[in-house]
Amino acid sequence: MTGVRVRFAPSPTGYLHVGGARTALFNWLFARHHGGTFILRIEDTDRTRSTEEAIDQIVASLRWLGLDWDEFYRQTERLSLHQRYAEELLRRGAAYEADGAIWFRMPKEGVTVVHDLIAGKVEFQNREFKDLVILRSDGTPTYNFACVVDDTEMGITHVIRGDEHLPNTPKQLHMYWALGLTPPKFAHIPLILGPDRTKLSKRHGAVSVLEYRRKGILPEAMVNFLARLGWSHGDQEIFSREELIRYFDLDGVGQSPSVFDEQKLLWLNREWMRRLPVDELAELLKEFLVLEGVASSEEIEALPKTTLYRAVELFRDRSRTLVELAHTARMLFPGELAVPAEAQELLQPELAGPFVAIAQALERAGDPSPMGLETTIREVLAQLNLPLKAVALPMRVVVSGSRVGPGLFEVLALVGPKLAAERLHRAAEKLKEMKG
RNA sequence: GGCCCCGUCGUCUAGCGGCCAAGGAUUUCGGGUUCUCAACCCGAAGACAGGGGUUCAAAUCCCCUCGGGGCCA
Repeated sequence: MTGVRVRFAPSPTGYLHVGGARTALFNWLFARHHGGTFILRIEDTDRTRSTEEAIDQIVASLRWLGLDWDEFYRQTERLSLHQRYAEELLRRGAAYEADGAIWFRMPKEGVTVVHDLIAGKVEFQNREFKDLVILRSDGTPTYNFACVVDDTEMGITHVIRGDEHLPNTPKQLHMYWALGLTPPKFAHIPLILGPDRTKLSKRHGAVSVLEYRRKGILPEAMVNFLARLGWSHGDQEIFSREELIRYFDLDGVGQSPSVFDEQKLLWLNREWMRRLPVDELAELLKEFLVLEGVASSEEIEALPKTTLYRAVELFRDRSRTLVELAHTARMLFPGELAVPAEAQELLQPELAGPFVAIAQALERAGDPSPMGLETTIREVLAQLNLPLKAVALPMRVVVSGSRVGPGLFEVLALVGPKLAAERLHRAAEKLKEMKG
């Protein structure tokens, strides 16, 4: 255990967005890497805009990402502290009362130097500063002051936060000095931008962490992606949580802002879908089957575990999100499958006969394995004097509802000969109607 | 408007004075791949914002310009 103590300090005025999530992640990784303490501090002094729902959302988001905290605080529970520090500043002559508020005296000449762990040495001209309110007339502290008091009280050693707070830093430094305190070290991380290179916000589309969970992104992928946004470790792209903890440090953090690229997130997500243990992915798939309205809980329970696992193995390479995975799994459940428009042309009337023949063979099939079904079907095709190619794609469309997917016999085995035969019969009937 | 930050392929980035006629990843486009797709393999395209310095040598250091962003008004 080293002395490192860091905190993530969101205001509960809305959902946790990806920028905040990355700040939280960097703090968490820094703490875990150095064997330090990660603190979650809810900055809820703005009572009109803070809500309990927002706190729940933030907590749920951090839990989903697997960022656990060692200590938890709410700023509103600490108001007396802020008042005590304000009085101390008053007594030291560093603050004064005016208009019912308490003001902090900022220097008006010279320069203030911030030694930032990421930005380097940053100088501010003191003549730019004005005195600032630290305690409003209603007794509530303002942001910069509350921050200094809480960070002091919590023994924060490193303040890792977004770049937008860099201009606040000289103000906070002067408060530390006026209080006779040694300030923590500061590390300002560059912002995450939208595709238009402005600060990422709601108008860029999905920005809430929980929205990505809903879209079928895995937490492993989100953490990996967020970590690589502004931080790097040589040429490595895929990082497990353990690797991130091992390798993460502030010297790997860049100085320039980065654009949130959903394409890369999706790529990483598929990479993680391939890496996750099958049973874990299967559990998640069940959840999304229900969420997406693909199947009911009863239907899912009725499915043999081996089928579900096999489906996960076969489909996960072909899906970028859990949502896609769930929709692909549609074929496993009873019921009709819509034929996609781009596959309509494949279904020609003359296929009706072969479909019936194959369906009948499937009903009698003794060996339901992919290889067994292949033997069965090749026999039928030989009798009909048809090459596999003539029926493969149309069959796939009828049985799976898509012209793309795993090998035909894998699909048949997965769907099962009985359900596959049903679908073929129904398709054959429709084709006969077309003919007539 | 003032102050501050940033500027390598479309995007994420490696690079921290010579190993760079700039590497990886993603994206896009070709090719290979017993029915398709995916995966995989091979290949193509694609960047040091511009200009001055410093140096034997600069993507790397300094200055200016331009561009982008953030904060405060």
